[in-house]
This record gives sequence, structure tokens and C-alpha cells, in this order.
Amino acid sequence: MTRVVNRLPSLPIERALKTISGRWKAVILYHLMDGPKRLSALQRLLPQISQKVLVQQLRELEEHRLVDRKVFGQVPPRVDYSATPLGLSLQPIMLALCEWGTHHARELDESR
Amino acid sequence: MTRVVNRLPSLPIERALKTISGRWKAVILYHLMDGPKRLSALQRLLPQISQKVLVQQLRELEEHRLVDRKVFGQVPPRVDYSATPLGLSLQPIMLALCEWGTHHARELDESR
DNA sequence: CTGTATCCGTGCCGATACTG
DNA sequence: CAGTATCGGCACGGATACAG
Repeated sequence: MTRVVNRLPSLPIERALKTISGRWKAVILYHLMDGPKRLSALQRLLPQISQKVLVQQLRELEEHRLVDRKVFGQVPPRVDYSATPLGLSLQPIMLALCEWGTHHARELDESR
Repeated sequence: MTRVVNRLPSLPIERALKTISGRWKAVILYHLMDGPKRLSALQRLLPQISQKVLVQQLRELEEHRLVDRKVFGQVPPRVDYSATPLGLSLQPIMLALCEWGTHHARELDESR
């Protein structure tokens, strides 16, 4: 496994968009907004994602400091994922995006 | 050339993100925010994009009603691209994203 | 000037199987 | 329970050439 730096764009808006676009990132973040969750919990909340992809998206979110990963040294293993302050700071934006999304859907339906 | 419906996700936030994420869409929209532009003008503003991709991104923006395409029946041809009301309604969100992007960059740099 | 057509690399998922 | 390994499809973006 090779470590890749995966540098984000320098243009602010591109940077912002790149950090939160990813097939499941928004939804994952949404679920982490109301408290830490274990991997298994996220799997139950998002049955459509394969485990590999879920972990993958979490890793990227972690790399960009939107999500924190806390490992408890136990057997059986336990790992908690939670939104960082930086991740939480996205809440208003995500809300706005959500509203705009519904607005957009309504507008498009009207023109048919 | 086959017509593809390219249906957007139904979950509002995914829909919103999908409509505006695309390698150059945000920047293109940004430039169209302050008035209509011809294709050649956009090419000058965005020298990094190949013409094919530029047109491609514009077509998708048009399909999603963020951009309007106005053809003047002339020789030589003239086409103006402009932001629709729906496109303009993204302005506050794009601004927020932009601010968040800079904020994010600062935060990451601090932890080094 | 405003586009298509073609060809192609690579990155993002996704399914499935296996592991500590 | 919380992961990795492997393989593969396919959409996305990019370079380049051609066309009305």
C-alpha cells in the first residue's frame, strides 16, 4: 500500500467541493453530526455501501480532518468515528445545499 | 451521439453536490455570475481547459438549468452563455463554500 | 467562431473474498 | 468487530484533429 498525498486544489471553492464530494461523504457526515458512531453502526445506517468503500470514504474524511477516528485497544476491537469541529463547521453549508437541492428539484419538475 | 438522461440523485444534498461538482463547473459559474460571456471569452478566462471539456461542462450546466445558452443566427456564429436565476441562486452557497475552503486550508496548515 | 469525433488514461467506486 | 486484498467496470476528463 503506497501512501499518496492527494493534495487538494488551492482554489478555495474547488478545495471545498473536492473535500465533500465523494459518493457517500455527505451522508456519512450527516450521520456523524449527531454523535460518534462505530463502524458497524454506520454499516447498519447505510446498507447500500460496501464495507470497503465505507472505510475508504472514512479514511479520506479523516485525512482531510473532517472526521476523527478513535481506537479503543480492546478485544474485540472497537473504533469510534466522529465529526471534528472542522467537520461540524460544514453543517450550515450542508443544510443550505440540502435546501437548494429540493428547490432545484421543484424547479426542474415544473418545466415538464 | 446517443442521448443520455443522466438522472440526478433524489436525495437533495447529493443532487445539489452532483450538479455543481465537475472539474470546472464552479469556476465557470463564477465567471458567468457577472454577466453573459461568449465561448471564446470563457476560453480566454480559462486557458487551462481544453475546448472540448469546456463545452462539455457547459452542456451539463445547461441540462441542469444553471446556465442558459443563447444562439444568435449569424455568420460568423455567436453564442452567449449566461447564468440562469437557478444558477444565480447558488451564489450565497458558493461564497460560503469559498470561505470554508480558505478556513479549511488555514486549519490544515496549522497542524504542521 | 463554435462546435464534434476519436481515442485514451486513470480515478472512483463496487462486489467479493479473506484476515487479526 | 474492523478492517485489507484483489479484480474489474465505467464515467470523467484531457489531447488532438477535424467540421460548419
